[in-house]
Amino acid sequence: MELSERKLKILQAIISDYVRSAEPVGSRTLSRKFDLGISPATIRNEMSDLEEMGYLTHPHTSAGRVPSDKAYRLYVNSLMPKQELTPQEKRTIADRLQADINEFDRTIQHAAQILSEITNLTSFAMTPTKTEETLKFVNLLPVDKNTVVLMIVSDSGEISNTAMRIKVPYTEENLQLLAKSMTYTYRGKKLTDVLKSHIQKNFETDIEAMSRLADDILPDFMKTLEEMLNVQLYMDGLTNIFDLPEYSDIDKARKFLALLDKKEDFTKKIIERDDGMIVTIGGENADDMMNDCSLITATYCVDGKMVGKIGVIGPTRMRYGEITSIMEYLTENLNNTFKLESGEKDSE
Amino acid sequence: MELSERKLKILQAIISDYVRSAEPVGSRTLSRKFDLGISPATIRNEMSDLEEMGYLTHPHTSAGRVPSDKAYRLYVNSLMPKQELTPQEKRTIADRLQADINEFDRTIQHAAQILSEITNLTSFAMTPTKTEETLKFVNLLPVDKNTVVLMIVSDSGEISNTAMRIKVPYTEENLQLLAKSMTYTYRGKKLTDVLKSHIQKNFETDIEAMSRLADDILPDFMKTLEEMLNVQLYMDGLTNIFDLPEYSDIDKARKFLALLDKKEDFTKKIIERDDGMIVTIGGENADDMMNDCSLITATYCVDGKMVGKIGVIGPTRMRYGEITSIMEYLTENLNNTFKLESGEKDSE
DNA sequence: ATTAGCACTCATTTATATCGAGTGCTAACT
DNA sequence: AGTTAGCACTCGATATAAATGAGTGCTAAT
Repeated sequence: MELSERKLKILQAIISDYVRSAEPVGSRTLSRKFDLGISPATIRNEMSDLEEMGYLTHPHTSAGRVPSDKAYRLYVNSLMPKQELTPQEKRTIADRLQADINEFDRTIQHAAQILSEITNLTSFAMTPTKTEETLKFVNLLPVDKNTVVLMIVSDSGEISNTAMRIKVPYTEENLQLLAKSMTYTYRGKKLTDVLKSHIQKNFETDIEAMSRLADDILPDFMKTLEEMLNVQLYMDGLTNIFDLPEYSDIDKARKFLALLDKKEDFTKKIIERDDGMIVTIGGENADDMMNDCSLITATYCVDGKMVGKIGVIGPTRMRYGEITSIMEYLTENLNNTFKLESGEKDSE
Repeated sequence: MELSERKLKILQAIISDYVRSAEPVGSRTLSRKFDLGISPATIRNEMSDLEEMGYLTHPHTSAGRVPSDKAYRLYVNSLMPKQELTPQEKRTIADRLQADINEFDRTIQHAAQILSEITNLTSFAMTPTKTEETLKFVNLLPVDKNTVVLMIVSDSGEISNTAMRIKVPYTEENLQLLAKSMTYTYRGKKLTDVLKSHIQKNFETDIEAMSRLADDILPDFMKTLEEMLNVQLYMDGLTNIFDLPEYSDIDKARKFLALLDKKEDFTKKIIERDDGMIVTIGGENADDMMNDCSLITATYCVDGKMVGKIGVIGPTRMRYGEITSIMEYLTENLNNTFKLESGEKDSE
């Protein structure tokens, strides 16, 4: 069977109404609310066809129709109108992101906040994955007799450090030498590779004292690297779902929140997703737990490189057009913010 | 009216039963389950007295009795038995805290995790408040032509840093001089005071170039300080409340989660609480939102100084004895962990 | 091809009856 | 005096039944 123009129109109307009301929509209501120029009976026939084609489902015999995942997919792929943001939304985004220039994590966190506020859904934002980053230099700074600060800087300017207890006595000179030596060995290597190589001090160690110092420092070095590679996932609007009728069943709400409660697992799932604006609808999600959720993620860039993800999660019934538009605008803004930050800071 | 021995016994029995079952407890049930040696009728009389005295309430005429806040208060103050942890619990705590020595935030986060797992309640843990910390030194490290790393170290070894864009050209020498100068000015001062003093460069600036450098750096310096002073609040077991009958009403659950969703506000409330093990029950909480919650917080120490808080929040009906014991043990362990960390790391 | 008409379905709502755990009171018993 | 058995009464919870109404599918007329 073909998807006639009229069928498409009806389907779009159903989706539009259902997304708004969360109630199965019947032929009568449809003909009343939308000016389709055909009678409920005709609509019923078309609906019946659409159901057969898999675009609609029927909660039970005497209920209206509900769009299926397939319908939403069609909608997202071809029916969905591109929605312009309201000036107010634009302002909100721009203003609030501007506020915390130079505080990376904070900015990301706020992005999630904004997103959940505008969409009324649950949102999340991930700090950049640093798998592509390379080591720029290592520094070791004396603090006191048995404390040293280890500092690792990556090519993107990401810094991480730890204060370490040092067991062996050290001289400032040795420290500097060791730092230089480590920098020399690892400079330009990917952080992940350095970490993976599980190094047993494969940098020059001609001096005995330095060798012992290196032994002392290595575990902390690895740990610091590891920490540096960690991504943070910020969530916001967790309680927004309580406003959605699909989660008025407490058990549904619990399951939803449980899904997000296991942050590590969730983070992993987000990381694995492709770059760019990705929409996965209901059953399209591999995870069973998400089979009646839709997940939209987008990628933002720092200095032009694709790195972090931001997204929303909610019921399959969501305002795809609006949300993707918002996310597009938001990521654009993030990209700019993160370009500005390292670029023309003088404009301030 | 006096609280006779018998009344106490009955009250304790009621609390014990109610805490377990969440069902109003009646005289009949009580006499069956507890060997009080008196008939239901007598119990009824005593209950009636206890109600008059404010220790019990009555959801409705034909329901059993429920302990009031006052009853729990009495229980916590004098009736509550000290509960020994199971060896398994002890092992869990010790093991899981041991795992991440040297990763402060991680440890705190895990402490919250453990706490929620053992208590089946919602838990939280706050990183140390650094209001008492003093500045130890400031360092400025050249990265490239227009990037400099600013690093602030506090007396406790806490480090914070930012990579900054520098507008004016600088020499390594100037940087070092400036860092020394800043260190000299602020060393030993409390971080908060340095931040509050809202300094307009009140350290020596005889050299013109350095002065401009300082202007460039100060905003970031303040921001970094601010960031350093921030406390993090980690939460865990948010969804645990769904297992509690008091939150089977979706609206209650929503309110509870909304309370915790406003993290900043909640953090503020926690910070304000006194040190040590503090239990506030229902109406004792100033915040209306918490009027049917109990909140237990405890303080942990780093190097012997009271600094961070950890706690649980749940319905007033909670196993106070068990939970406070767990928290005592947990904070003890934290204290040790954080002493070890900077002390006898050689034992590894 | 479209539509009006009609019987049928079924979740939801409203009304009603029943149940049972619990109380409070009184009178009898130690 | 304090304790207990007995009993009427209360009231939320549960179960059952009837009424409602939005919606469907089918048929026959347009």
